Amino acid sequence: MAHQIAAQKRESSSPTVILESFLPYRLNVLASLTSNALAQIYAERFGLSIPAWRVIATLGQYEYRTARDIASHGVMHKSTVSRAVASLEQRGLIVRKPNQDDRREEWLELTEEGREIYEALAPEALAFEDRFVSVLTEEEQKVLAALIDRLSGHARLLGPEGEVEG
Amino acid sequence: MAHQIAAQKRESSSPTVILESFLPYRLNVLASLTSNALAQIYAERFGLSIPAWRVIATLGQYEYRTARDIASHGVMHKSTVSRAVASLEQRGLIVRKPNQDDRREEWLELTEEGREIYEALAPEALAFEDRFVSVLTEEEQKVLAALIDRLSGHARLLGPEGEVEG
DNA sequence: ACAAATTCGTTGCGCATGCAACTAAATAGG
DNA sequence: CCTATTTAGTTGCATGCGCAACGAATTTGT
Repeated sequence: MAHQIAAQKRESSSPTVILESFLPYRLNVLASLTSNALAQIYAERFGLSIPAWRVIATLGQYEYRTARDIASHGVMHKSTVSRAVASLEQRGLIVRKPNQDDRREEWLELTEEGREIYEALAPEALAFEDRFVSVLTEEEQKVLAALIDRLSGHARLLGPEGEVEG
Repeated sequence: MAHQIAAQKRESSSPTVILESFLPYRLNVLASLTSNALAQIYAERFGLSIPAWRVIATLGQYEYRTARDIASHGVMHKSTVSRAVASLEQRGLIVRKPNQDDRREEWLELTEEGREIYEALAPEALAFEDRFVSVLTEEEQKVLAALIDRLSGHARLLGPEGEVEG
């Protein structure tokens, strides 16, 4: 490392955002780190994008769900989900089943092949999570989960009005 | 709400990723929520993108830093930072100062105008953070910060080899 | 001292993303 | 009923992004 500059604080009177302790920044950095690492698994092995993986993961857990459910649950834009769904359908990994009670929406469901991919991916995702949280004790993991829960619930209320519901 | 489907668990033998407790997913959802909400502030008021805000925030805190420092610190791609820097320079919010000791890199610094924007933005960012963490007690905030610290440090090691250094 | 490898930063390119406008369907209000 | 509003999902468009290749400067190894 050629250079290594000391943390040069300012002498100003106006308030300073200390990035190292600024929560939105830190959360995004941590989320990026985990996303990037996890994305390697499902991108390199199955050519899945992040939205595509989320669709598959949701349907793997819930059997069927609508695009709207997936979008709001994962805080994704509906067009993002729409395109992921189209691509997964074309690859034969999911199918759409029109909802007769409300023909605007469609139930999404994994095909056999889609479920095979999910069942191959799920253990790897869980293993990754294990590695990832292995620096924390069981107790700390529970505490962290609870704190994230509280913050997420609160943040869904602060955000742009429309995009809520879980 | 027209429909509301019960959490329909599967009877399968293979492992299932429970998204509601899957940490990478939850972290990204929470990060998206905070990012989106915070982005409204600096996008609508000053036309800043997320990378641009990060450059300004870094230089607001550190006086000067290179593009590379900013990228690795915030886990951003170097091309993302390069373009944010170019745009901020064109808007007259930052200047580049060639480093005579290593003429590959350049020191970046806020202009007067850039600092004015920073000083307008910083209090709002801090106020947002306050609102955001107000569901947690002081003690819980400290615990959360410490847990994120540990995880981030650990995650930088798990990730793609190149992209580390803080 | 010199060739090979590494590093900082830029840029062309293809792709993904968000926005806004749109269609089709459902709901609300009078 | 019939119109106005809301909602699920799609798509054109412009912008932003990551990748990979590149130029210039520096470091390494011999």
